[in-house]
Amino acid sequence: MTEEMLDALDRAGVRLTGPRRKLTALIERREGHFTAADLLKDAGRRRMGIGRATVFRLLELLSEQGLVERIDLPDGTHAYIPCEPTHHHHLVCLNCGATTDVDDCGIAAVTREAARRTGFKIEQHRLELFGRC
Amino acid sequence: MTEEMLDALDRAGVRLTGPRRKLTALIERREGHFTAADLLKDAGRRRMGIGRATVFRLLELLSEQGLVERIDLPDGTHAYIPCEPTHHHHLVCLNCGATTDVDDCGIAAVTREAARRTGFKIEQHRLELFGRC
DNA sequence: GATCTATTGATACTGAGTATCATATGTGGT
DNA sequence: ACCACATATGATACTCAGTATCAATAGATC
Repeated sequence: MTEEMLDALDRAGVRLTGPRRKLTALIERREGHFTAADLLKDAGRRRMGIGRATVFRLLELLSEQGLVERIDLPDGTHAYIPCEPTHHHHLVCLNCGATTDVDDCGIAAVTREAARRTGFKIEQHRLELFGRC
Repeated sequence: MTEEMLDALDRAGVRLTGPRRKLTALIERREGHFTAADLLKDAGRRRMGIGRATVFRLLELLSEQGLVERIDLPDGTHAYIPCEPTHHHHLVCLNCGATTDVDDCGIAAVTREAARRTGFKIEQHRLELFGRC
């Protein structure tokens, strides 16, 4: 029960409400990536009486704070990964769903090279790695 | 009117039907990325009488053939980019939607490094670059 | 041209995500 | 400890992307 997320929300100046406490606890108990539907099911199973909208609102909030990152799985579905709010990338296991953070690893050089070749000014990038752990 | 896509579909051994001819022509006339809804609207505006399902089916088919690639924009919506069926990455302009292909640029080294650090066997990766042209 | 299978469009459905709004609940000031 | 009030909530209803079904249609091959 680390409550890192809750602390971060507190620092962000939002209210620490009941639903937010319960949901962040559920997220921290999870392993690997999860979808909004997974979380909603978790909450439903425990009769938490948490509304659909609240789940989406919290995920958006966590995402803004960089506590969770939204990724696009190879099958096109959206999932979330709890993570540190520093820039990094994710390695997702296609078998078990486990995720690992990977920091820069030399991508800065890649984007610089791409910018040079194309003349674009690159502002964001997204790198997702998929494999087997 | 190059019909590259149509030729490729022919080579893939599927039927060259009316709807497929019309839709591939519409796609080739497009610039930058587009969504399924965009294409559907294009077809609707021209009274082509093409069904919703047909559009999604064609996009899936083109995607399997690597003639089109599905990307996830920063706002979470899915879009498609017509492209060559070789492995590469996309640079998307956040202003005008223009896209450019970028080949390897050294990502192989990045994935190799990530694999070494984590012990994962990396099978796929997705890199999307966003900026201004 | 006949035949046979792949493809189509209409329809209806599912599931993700969002808008609305009256009600409930944290929080900061007293 | 209480109050006041903005913030957050859940119910409901909605929109929009994508999919399943299936009878009708139309390519390809002979």
